[in-house]
Amino acid sequence: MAVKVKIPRSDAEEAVVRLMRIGDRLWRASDERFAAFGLTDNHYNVLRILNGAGEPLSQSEIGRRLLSSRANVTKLIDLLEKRGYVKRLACGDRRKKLVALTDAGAKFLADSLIEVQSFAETVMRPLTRQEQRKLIELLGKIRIG
Amino acid sequence: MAVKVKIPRSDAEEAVVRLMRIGDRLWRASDERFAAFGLTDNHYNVLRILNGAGEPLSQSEIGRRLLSSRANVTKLIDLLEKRGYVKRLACGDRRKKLVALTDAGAKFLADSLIEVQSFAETVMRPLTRQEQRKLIELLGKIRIG
DNA sequence: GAGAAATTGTCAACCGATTGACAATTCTCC
DNA sequence: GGAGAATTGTCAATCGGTTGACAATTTCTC
Repeated sequence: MAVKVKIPRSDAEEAVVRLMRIGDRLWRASDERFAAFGLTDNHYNVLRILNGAGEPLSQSEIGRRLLSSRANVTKLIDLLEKRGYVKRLACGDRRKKLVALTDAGAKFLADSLIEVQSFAETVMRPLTRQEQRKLIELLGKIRIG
Repeated sequence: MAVKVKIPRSDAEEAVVRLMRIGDRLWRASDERFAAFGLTDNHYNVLRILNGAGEPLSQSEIGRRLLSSRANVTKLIDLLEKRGYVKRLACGDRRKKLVALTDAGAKFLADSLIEVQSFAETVMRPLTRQEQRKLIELLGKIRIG
């Protein structure tokens, strides 16, 4: 065994490590839940983005909001369209295809809403509401890109 | 466009969404930095785990601490061994292969230490030290599995 | 002790996502 | 207007990781 390297861990590093670990676990847990529907967390997020926007969005725009590549958005939309949750619309700019939420997509979103929220509630139960707000405030100050 | 679904976002959900987004960005940024060495963030984490343990660990044990599958650990160690950062040792239990940090691995760890810490410092700069400690405390209360 | 159950490392197959190339289309600016 | 740059969606290739099966070994249980 080599000589052990002395690594003093600063508060900043400790916080970053914890953020990465918790984020990783949340993604895994979330994906696990959506696997029951044959979907990914990101499929759900696409529906959520479309619903939040309140209007059809181009695939590129979805990719930007999702922090995902255009190529990946193509595949995400392919599946969502096959499920009938979404449809591609032609528009003025013939390069673009606007993606619109369908009634079935909105229904799926509404149906899964309770489960998604109960997951968040469970995760955050160890924190008081005040602590949750403090956490949101602190996370809001962090900028990475 | 379908009727928009009204989605009230609770504090808990807002916190979970932010944790996932920030965690995702941190992993991406971290991987980007290690790509310069032809490594993954997880390769680095293996070295870090071995250094922290202060003794050789079996691949299964590394997998447990890394939250990663045994199959993946095999591949991570394959590369680290080829780089000379790590070596596999026989031990009493002939199923196991103990993985030990080499001098080269310890040197790499020491060399990359400053860069890794400066990354964390940069990310956490918007927070005061007190806020950083508060964040660590709050994150410490969250349990997912 | 012997047979069953569990553990360990590895491999092939697969999965979600990214990169880079491509054609189609639109924008820019002279 | 028209030439070159930029944008958009798609596809093939690749990458990091997981799952499931496997043989070798060890541990448990009777």
